[in-house]
Amino acid sequence: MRISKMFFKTFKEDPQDAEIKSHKLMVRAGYIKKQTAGVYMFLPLGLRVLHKLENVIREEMDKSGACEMQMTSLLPIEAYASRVEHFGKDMFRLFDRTGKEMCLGPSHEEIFTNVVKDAVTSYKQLPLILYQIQTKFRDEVRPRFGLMRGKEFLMKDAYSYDVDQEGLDKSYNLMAETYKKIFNRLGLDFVIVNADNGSMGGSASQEFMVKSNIGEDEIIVCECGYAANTEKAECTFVEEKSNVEKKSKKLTHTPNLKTISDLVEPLGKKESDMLKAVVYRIDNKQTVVALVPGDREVEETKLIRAVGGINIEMASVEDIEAIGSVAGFVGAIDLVNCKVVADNSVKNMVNFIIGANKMDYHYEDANLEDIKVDLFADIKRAQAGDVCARCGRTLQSIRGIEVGHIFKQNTRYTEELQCKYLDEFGKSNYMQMGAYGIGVTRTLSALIEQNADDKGMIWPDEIAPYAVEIVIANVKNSEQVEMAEKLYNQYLNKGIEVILDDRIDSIGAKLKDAELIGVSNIIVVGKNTADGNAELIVRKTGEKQVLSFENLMNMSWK
RNA sequence: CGGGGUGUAGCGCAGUUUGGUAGCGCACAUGAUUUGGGAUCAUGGGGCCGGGAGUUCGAGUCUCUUCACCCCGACCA
Repeated sequence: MRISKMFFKTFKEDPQDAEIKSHKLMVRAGYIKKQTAGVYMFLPLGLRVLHKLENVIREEMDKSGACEMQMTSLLPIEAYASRVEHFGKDMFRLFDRTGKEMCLGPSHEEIFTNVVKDAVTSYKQLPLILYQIQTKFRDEVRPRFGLMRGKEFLMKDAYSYDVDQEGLDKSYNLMAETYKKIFNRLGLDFVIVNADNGSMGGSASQEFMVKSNIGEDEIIVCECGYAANTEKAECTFVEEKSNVEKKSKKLTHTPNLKTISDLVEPLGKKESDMLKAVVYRIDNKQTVVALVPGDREVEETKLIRAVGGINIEMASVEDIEAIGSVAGFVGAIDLVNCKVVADNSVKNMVNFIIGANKMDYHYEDANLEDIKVDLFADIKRAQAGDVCARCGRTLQSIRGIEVGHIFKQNTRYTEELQCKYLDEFGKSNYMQMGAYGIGVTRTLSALIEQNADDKGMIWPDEIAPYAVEIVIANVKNSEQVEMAEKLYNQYLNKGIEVILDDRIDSIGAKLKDAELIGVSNIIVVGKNTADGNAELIVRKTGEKQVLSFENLMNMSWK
């Protein structure tokens, strides 16, 4: 490819709407262009790199024995029968000309399962791992950071079908190993964390997190190897016998002091002396009051796991009134029509401050005996400094970009869709299913976040848009042009991925572009052409060396 | 959905306070001189100042309204 003939345009300045490195660089290098919020077009260089990334994933998936196919993006809404409500506004819904309701696929569990159901009837056809690399559509509440979180994005999703739990374990482990190979091959620094299953259902799940401080997820890690998403990270609980004498509660006037931090100064207490009460609505039918120490946060994912249900949201002012309380002064004394769930650590609290369920009043010196708790559970969010549940050391917190997620879903979908097989005794059973996703476009961003310098992108060799770029220092110098063309054609003939910068421009501008777009090697055909030499610059190291043309002609770039 | 911010040439920005014929840099076009790290000079093209409504003799600038985009939050009651 000659740059002079290519759709090629770079920018010196960062785009005004980009915040993070990968987003800025991809726009500056002419890889992508925004269509609208959360939706990006791929320009020639970006598409090239995307295809290469896809191929790495494809190769490893194929090696694992998984089988590639492709479902449709446009689907009838009934395909998601049981999850339409769950996806809610995240799903793009539309109507065809006859008024039939359709949607754009946000995930394909049901779709694959239906295909398998029709084709697979015997245990002899199992196990099976199927996958596709395909655009997903999710109407994200807040698309962000370029390709990091978009409304339209590329995903590799795979689904395994097994005869039993043991088979599922095997498939799951095979996919975990495959994912490790993929991310290692890409040279990414990542951790595997235990995660919440979220809405997907099932018994186990792990996330592949690329370490990055711009990551949207917080991960709790320990030296012992324990790593978990904060949504799931366990908090240890040790019951302590306090020798502080328990006082009896007293009503205190606290006008306009609605938050924990409001109360600290007037009452002369610490946040940890207060009992935080947060009111939630579960699936819009049950009201739950969550209690945690005042200096801690409620982890909603753990809460919903403790009480059951799917959808959790903050209660409205009216909901709070309905349980006999008032926003800002919620306590756990004398509540009606609700379930009170307290974090285990609340058991250790003595003489605490709690809302009085009455405008402008709190109780001081309240104790466990004063409140009615329906359930104690681990519902507070783990944080750095906590004690590791496994080894007792201090937990750390890091941030990560979720590039992969694997789930054991068991029969969550196969039962619903009646996806069964006949075993060797002629008995009908539900298949055991697993689901495995890699955010392809997000991985592209993650790669840049971890591999770039102030000049531009630096790719692993197999992802770089071109293995080698030949820069003609001065296109008016016929000797340089001649040598460069000769080298270029030689590489083309050898099947090397080469790009020729034959533009009428200064050497400086050309080198800046080459470095920005992240080609692996740059050959400058310039001054020393007369001596039969050219300069090679290795992008990754910045290392420069002068080589003879003869030498260069024989190179086989990978 | 709540809070904050920004919309002026392809890109990045000034101009808005105090209303008076729309500017700068980059990019682009032409010519000349350049050519080993984003060249120089000259000339030139390109704007419904996000859209609509209003105030005014006059609006990029003031008022109202709407749309788009970005950030924070979605939660500690």
